[in-house]
Amino acid sequence: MIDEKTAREAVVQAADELFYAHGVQAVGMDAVRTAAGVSLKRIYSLFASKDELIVAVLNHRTAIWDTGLASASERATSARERILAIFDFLDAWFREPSFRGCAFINTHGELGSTSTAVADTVREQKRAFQKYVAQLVADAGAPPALAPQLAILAEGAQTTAAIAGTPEAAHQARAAAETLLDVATAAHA
Amino acid sequence: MIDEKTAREAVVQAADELFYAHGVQAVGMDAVRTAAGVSLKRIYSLFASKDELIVAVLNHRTAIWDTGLASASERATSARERILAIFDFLDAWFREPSFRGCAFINTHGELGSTSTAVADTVREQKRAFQKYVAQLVADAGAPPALAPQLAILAEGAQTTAAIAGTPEAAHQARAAAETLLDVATAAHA
DNA sequence: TACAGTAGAGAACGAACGTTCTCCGCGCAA
DNA sequence: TTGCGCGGAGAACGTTCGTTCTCTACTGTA
Repeated sequence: MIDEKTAREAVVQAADELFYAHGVQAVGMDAVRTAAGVSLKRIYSLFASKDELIVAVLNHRTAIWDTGLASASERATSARERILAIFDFLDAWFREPSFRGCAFINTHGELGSTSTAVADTVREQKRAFQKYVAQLVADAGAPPALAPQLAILAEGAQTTAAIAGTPEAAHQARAAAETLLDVATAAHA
Repeated sequence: MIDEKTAREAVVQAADELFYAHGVQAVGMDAVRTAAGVSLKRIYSLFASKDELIVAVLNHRTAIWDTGLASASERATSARERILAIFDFLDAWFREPSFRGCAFINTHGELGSTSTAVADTVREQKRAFQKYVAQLVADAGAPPALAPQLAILAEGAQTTAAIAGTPEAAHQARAAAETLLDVATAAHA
């Protein structure tokens, strides 16, 4: 038998792909079982319920998002570049054929009013992103009020790209971010 | 018996409130029946399926959105003011206790990958909003590239406010919109 | 009054879901 | 080898849902 950690990862990975592609409620536990190659009994020994699996999947997504963001800003040499790297990261993501919007936004829309655990996890992820942006804004020497504006641009780009099915929202948001950065740093200098 | 138009409106109205509050899939047709006071038989004579009802509800939301936007910009005397009125409209909306995000975004996240009818309706609504903004931007004498930036701000404010559960995203987005407008009209002048 | 047509209330049906249970086979201690 | 415990496969269970069907009551007409 495969060890607990490996089984857990296989289940979360399979559930993540299925939930993201089809929506959480559209995917049954049987489909997760088949895709993960882990028996239902085992799944329910690892997660008490589907709700718990959903939260585990969201946490997994958070880790992927964080590492993606970190690696996207690796080449950046300034805080300003690291901020704009967020939108380049979004652009690359939007171009992936599997892109279907932000999993957190989608899951919140689907279950946010039914499961407080889901709502809390999503809110925490967005809060962490806002904090990340706020730190970059501070590093760039811009006033703190700029941070939520940039975060809103990133959020809006994600939903716009998801619904339109096209990636151009990324560079549109990037251009807006550049303008806001220019004004904020010029005024603050 | 009440006439067809009244029955239709009662069903759509009741379904709209329930779908928006709890999510589409979480609401059964029985609940719609009870809330609307229209028998299941009648509902299914008005709408061939739940999917068709969902689309009717989305179209109903579109009408509400359009009139809300129109009345919000009534007092505005310039294109710039009409643009900013969008964000004042969002602010008022976010403060309503029943606010739970944009119904189109929520429904798209829930059913966009399962129902092409839903995906198409949502895409069309967003396209119409982009067109509305584009017209205002043209009226303001700003370059066309500003329009999608403003639309992205509006979208981002809606998801941010929905997830955070607080209304401040509206004025943050409004401030960003003002900055972008200032820059765009100054450069274009 | 008798009758035809229609609509409402909700029971019924078949499918699908989350979750649990049963059965079977395998690995290991003595 | 014999027994035992554990895990895999998936059947089974109870519920819920979308949709249809049945039964009853009522309306309007002669």
